[in-house]
Amino acid sequence: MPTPAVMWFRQDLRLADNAALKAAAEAGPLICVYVLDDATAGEWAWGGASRWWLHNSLTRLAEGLARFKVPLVLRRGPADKVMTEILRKSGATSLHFTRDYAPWSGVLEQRIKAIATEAGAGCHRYGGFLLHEPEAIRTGQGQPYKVFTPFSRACFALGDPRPPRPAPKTLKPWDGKIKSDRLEDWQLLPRRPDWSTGFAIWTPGEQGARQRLETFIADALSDYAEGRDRPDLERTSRLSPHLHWGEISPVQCWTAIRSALAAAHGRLDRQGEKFLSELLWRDFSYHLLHHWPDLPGTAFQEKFAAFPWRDDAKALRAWQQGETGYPIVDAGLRELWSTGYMHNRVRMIAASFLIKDLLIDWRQGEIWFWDTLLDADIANNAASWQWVAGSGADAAPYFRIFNPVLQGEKFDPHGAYVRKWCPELRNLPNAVIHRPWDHEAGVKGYPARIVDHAAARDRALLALKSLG
DNA sequence: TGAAATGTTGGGGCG
DNA sequence: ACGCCCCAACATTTC
Repeated sequence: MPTPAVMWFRQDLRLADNAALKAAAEAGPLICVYVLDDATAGEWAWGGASRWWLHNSLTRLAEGLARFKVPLVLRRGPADKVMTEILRKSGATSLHFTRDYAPWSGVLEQRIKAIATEAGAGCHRYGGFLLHEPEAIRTGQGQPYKVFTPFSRACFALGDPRPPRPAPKTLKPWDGKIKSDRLEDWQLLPRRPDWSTGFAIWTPGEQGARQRLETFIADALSDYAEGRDRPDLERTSRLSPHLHWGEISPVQCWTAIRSALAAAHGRLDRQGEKFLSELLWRDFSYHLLHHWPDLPGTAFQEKFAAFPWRDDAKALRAWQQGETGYPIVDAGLRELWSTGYMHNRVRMIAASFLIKDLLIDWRQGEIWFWDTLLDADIANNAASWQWVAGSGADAAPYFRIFNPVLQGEKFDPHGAYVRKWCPELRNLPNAVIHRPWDHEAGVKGYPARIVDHAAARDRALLALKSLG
């Protein structure tokens, strides 16, 4: 009886194009493990929405493995402790996993390697979560990039990544026994109240991810560069949660877009390149996080440490609940609460409003998104909030302040998005849908503005001036 | 992946 | 025909 190989699933909950799984399967009969490790993640333990997704994705993964009679072992606790026990009890001679880039992961992965070595098992770490490893992309001076445009140029210059690997045709289970938790006992799904009913629009899992990619390519890619900014249309890929959990790899996405472009020529090129560069934004966030692990909690630009943030629990609450009185902002936060998602353009508007109109610390928004977004992702979340705040490496200048009325009129021109999420405004004429306070007859049931944007803008610029 | 303020230009109404 | 004014449209600067 050959000794088993351990496949430690992490944010790579897929069978296809999974280098770690492929190697583990070739190394011996498989033990597949997922570890829910809240302790190591600390304050960045998975938020509520993420847990819902994780529950469903693990269910799908277990089904996929069950076709090969391979069980998915579920364990809760610090990953190093769990691995120590599993290696000892199984006598496995190799451990395989896909690396991740959370600030605590470097240390954790080192510790796991030491544990494996001590247990007499080989420890093998693979990429695949990103298109390019954060160490692999360097400026001419050998430094990490701080600005997206040259970063993406450097990535494009490397050409297309190697083609994705197909899913394994067979997997051989280990015939020993390892005890597993029951997924239900993890209580990842909300109950009393169940706020996840609006999540039914999503299909977690590898199949759902592949379907989403195909639908996106068929329906939205040809108009992506402009369509992606329209929250009233379904023109974004909505792949972010699938990518976050590794149900699909960025290489699979890149390759599929490339073949669609090759098949279509012409007009698609600019549109497709735009999507590829969005995939590179994801790489760029991880590049920043890897080289500046303080990114989630500390302003990249030091002078922002002295920024006079306001402590305003009432305003924060109004923002979270979508009760600010600004339709496009409220629609976004209500979409988030209901569906676990917010359109990217609206994320920028909503974030700008929290930071600049309310002068609330971007970390408050970061925490709220971490809990409520199905695609909550430590690198993208931190990098994007800092980008909007103007405190980031490659940030929008602080004085770039979104006007929620103009943004609404520009990107939701018929008010369809706002009407969907703020039904109180349903009967307003288009002319005032993004500025209901100008409606002569008034609006029943919709909150008054909690701040005046023009005054708030002046206040924000003044606050910036105080930084010097 | 801004918006507002300020500057410039040119067409048309009008005396 | 001409100069003057108004102002929309566009460009540039500033925050």
